[in-house]
Amino acid sequence: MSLRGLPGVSDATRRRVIDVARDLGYTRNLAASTLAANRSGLIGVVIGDLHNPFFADLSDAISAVAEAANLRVLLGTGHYDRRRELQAVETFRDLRVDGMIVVGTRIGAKAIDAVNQHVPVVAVASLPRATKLDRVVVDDRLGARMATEHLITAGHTDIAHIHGGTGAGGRERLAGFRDAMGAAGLADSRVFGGGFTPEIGAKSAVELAADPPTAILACSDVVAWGAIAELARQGLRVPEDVSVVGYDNSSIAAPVGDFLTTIDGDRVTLGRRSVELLLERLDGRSKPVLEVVQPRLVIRHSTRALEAT
Amino acid sequence: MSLRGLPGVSDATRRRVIDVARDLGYTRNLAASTLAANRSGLIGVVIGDLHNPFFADLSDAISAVAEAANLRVLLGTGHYDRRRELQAVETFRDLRVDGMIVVGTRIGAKAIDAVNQHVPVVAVASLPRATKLDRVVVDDRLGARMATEHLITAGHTDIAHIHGGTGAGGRERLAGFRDAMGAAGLADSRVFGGGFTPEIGAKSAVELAADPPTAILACSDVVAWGAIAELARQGLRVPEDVSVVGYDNSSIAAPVGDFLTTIDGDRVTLGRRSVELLLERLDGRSKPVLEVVQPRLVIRHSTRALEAT
DNA sequence: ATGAAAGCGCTAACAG
DNA sequence: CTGTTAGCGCTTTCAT
Repeated sequence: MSLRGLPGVSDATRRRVIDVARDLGYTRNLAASTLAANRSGLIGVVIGDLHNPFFADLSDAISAVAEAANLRVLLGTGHYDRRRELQAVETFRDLRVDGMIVVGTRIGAKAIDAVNQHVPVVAVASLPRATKLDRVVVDDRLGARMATEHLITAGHTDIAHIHGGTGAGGRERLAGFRDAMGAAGLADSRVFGGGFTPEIGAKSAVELAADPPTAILACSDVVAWGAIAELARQGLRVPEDVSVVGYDNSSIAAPVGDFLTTIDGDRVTLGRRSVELLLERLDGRSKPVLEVVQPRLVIRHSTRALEAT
Repeated sequence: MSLRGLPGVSDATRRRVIDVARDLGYTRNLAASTLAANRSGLIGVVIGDLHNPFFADLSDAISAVAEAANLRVLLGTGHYDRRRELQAVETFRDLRVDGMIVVGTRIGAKAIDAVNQHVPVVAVASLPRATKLDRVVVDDRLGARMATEHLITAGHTDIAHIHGGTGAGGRERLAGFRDAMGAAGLADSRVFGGGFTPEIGAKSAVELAADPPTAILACSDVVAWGAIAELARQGLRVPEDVSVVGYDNSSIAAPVGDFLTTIDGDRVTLGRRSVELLLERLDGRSKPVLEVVQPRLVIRHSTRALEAT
């Protein structure tokens, strides 16, 4: 009827109906309409780590596209705990959301595949080896290689990497670092860290300090921050004393306006494509798709050519 | 029946029923049960700013307590936009969540009060002047005063404040800064910024640099980060050249393990009390409650006594 | 205790 | 095109 915007009612009438409805305290019951129509108009976005600004940006992008497609977005998270992450997914499934996007999740392939049989789920920025899901990922190995090559081109030969361990993309970024170093005939053995927190960055900077490299590739902007802050405490300035490249192009990790050289994973494309893939599935496609988006090197001011030092 | 854990069925039988149900691909339909039982077992948490790590921590705390009370948590956000924030709230209302917690929201009092008539909502860390909602806030004015007094006690007299503008708590923190400066007979006119992003911190540090104060009170840790990074670029070291106090005790904003002196707003208490208040409302209390939690000064290493400089 | 039946608030299909 | 009706999958109540 007029509450759903169907034709056959004049605008003025609709307006009045809506006003009266509001005065009466009426609100549509989504549980009832979901049950009756067998669709909710909702999608669930499960964020692996709420503290990672890259994921927050991604969820922004997803929401924007989803809303344009008339889907409301619900968020869920596991707070670092993969069991609770799966719980969030299952809650969405029970709620009968129309689809789900899991970003940077650590849920196992079998568990997520099972959910995918009930409701379409697409994975973003993770689940490299999952079988049946649509996935959209950025080529982190290439990104890390580009970042490292940028440093090598600038004349650096003593380059350290602070890696991300088992976190999403950590392994690929390490591989990309090794690709570039190996191709240039340089030693790729100065690898520190093992995680995606600023503390890891700071700790690595402490370890590095005994024999500072001329350049550092961090596995994420946040990690780069931690390292830069610690380097500053030790009187090492960036980029004068050491060049630093981050990864992710996080909004929050670009504190100094335009400072940190980094790799952009194109969150907007990532978010847009994930929603589009979901819509395609909703439209009937069943064959899973893997989509790779290209990273981009963003050169700013945390790196400089070695000769200039 | 056995799927809901009611008595009258042996454990072995229940186990078998559950297994068969899973094999058959059965999952309970939350939309249907919400409609029938008139409760969903869900609470909605609306986060004002996904990028603020303080809010992320808070949502962690809320989830932990809610889960202990057998409530599943759904997250929503408005991505900086108060209209979309209200939309998130309304989606939760339409979904018939059992209750909502809005954290750091900028939704207007009248709009949120209207929702509160349908489903209990409690506000955390914001809505200072809302009327009908349960609220739990930290005494930011006191916190900022404590931070400033810490600096004054350390011998600082030239203290700047980077303030948060209209963001949650910004005004109160500025007032607390002025309280302390005024009580000590010091000038409180060096106020910069007007927001809660690292960019604001960095920008303020640029402005400050012409005539650096000996100490800075930032309105949040993230802002302090931005400022510290920019100060470092200018060759000003913290705390040797300038002391910096943050605010929030954010996990992510403590990059150098144990570095930043800050004010702790006790997210765990905040989160726990907000859920408890919600449960009380669900239990029948109708009179709105205002709960104030005390801030705590956490002295670390970003501040030092002026004489030692 | 167990089973049958009514009905939650909607949508969709169909009859008028 | 408008109005009526069946029924979505559950919970709850009421008989048995």
